[in-house]
Amino acid sequence: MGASAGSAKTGRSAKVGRPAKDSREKDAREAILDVAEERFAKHGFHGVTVREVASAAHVNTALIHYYFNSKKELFDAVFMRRAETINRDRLDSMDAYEARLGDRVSVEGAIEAFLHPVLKRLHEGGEGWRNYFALVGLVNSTTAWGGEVMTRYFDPVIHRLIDLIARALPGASKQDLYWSYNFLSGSLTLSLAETGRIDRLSEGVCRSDDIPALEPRMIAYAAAGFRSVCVRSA
Amino acid sequence: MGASAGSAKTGRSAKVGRPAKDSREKDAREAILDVAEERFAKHGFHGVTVREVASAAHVNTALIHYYFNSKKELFDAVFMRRAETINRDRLDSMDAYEARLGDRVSVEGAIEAFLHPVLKRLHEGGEGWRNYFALVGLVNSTTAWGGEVMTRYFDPVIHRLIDLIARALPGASKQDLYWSYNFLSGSLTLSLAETGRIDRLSEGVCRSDDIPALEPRMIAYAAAGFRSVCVRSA
DNA sequence: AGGAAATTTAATCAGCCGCATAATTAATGC
DNA sequence: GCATTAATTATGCGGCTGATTAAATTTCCT
Repeated sequence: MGASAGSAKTGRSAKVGRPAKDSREKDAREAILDVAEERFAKHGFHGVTVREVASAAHVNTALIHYYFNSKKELFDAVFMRRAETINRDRLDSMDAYEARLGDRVSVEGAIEAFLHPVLKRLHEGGEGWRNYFALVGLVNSTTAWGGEVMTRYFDPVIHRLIDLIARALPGASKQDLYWSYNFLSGSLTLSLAETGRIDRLSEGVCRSDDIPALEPRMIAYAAAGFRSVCVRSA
Repeated sequence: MGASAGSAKTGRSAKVGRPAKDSREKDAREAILDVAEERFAKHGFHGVTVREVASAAHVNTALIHYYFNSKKELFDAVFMRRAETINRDRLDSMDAYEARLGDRVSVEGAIEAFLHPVLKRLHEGGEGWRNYFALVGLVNSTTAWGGEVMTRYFDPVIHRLIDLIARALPGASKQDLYWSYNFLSGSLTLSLAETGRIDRLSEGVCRSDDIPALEPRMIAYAAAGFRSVCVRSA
């Protein structure tokens, strides 16, 4: 018994086995990650099946387990793939800003240095980055394990921002700074998710994918917010 | 054949059948909604099984379908149960504020009237309300169908807020107002989710369930943000 | 009292889930 | 050139999922 399929001794069978090197357009692994990224972002971890991912990526389900061992590890791989890139972007951006301004850093400048790398990728990075950020937004507001994952990956970048702002707002209390960051984080998260909510709410006056409209407003809004919260206690 | 279980002709069996109207502590239906609310908020729609809900509510799975027809309709019932209460709370709050201030409304006052009913329930409403708001936060940043659901239920309240703020900031453009609201919405959503993120990030300096610390800061932050975004164009 | 309606359970179904194993084919190293 | 390794598919297993059905028990209405 077993799986001895009475298959192709007759020359050309279905495309089983390792593919010819030049016959492949991309990497199957990358295709899996791309599809998984899109689906996880749209429906969450539990809303996606590995069969669905496999089918959309035109591979067999077993290949997913071959590369990633389990569904959970596939998810982690998706989350990690772009995390380092964007983290380095942001740290570099803030380093450059500080090097340029010395201790004449401003709240606006710090927030812009923090936000711009993300918004730039969101605007110009193509569908992959858009899906990735939607996923980050989803994870960030997921009670169960969302908080931990975000902490592990993004805390260093955030502390860098808070240090910068603290220098621009001497005397600000830690509590005020962290609460303010939390509000900024929520605004950013919702914008990254691009749920189309603002489109409907505004009946077309605003479009959630209009990054050039979003960016200056978010910077102005957050900077004013930080100042208002952090200054009255100083 | 069928299910002819050789059961209790011996007098007192398990508590099967229609319960005495006054003998019930609560309603089985309510128990189901409470459990479902908690689970959906924590794990999302797809992360919960009806068996799990039934078991935690100490009822049979079929009872859930008896009351709610399907898992999806159970979810909708959970979402609807408190929506009307909180909507009326907020509309009343804003009406009262406007009646009191006439056209001397302020941005801070409008935002406080909008936020306070929610934060009060979050603070004093018990576990049920806490779970409910976490669910709202989750739905709000869920790309797939989150936006639509939110639109249907919460748009009237939001338009009421925007009208109030527009009166406090004459000359503000619709676009600026809607973008600003979006930022406020993100801040609120993340705070409602109470993921514990800020607790870890601040290493205990802030606690996500510390509503008395959150409320004045969120009002100050949002009001300053609105003003900053909406004024420079006027 | 006695039938109608409401509430609850046990049992079951068809289908999908994540995952594992073995087979198959191409590339690579000695 | 032959053995090893890498990449891929076919097949299938055990378990769980949402939903259904028929029956059992209880209360309500007249």
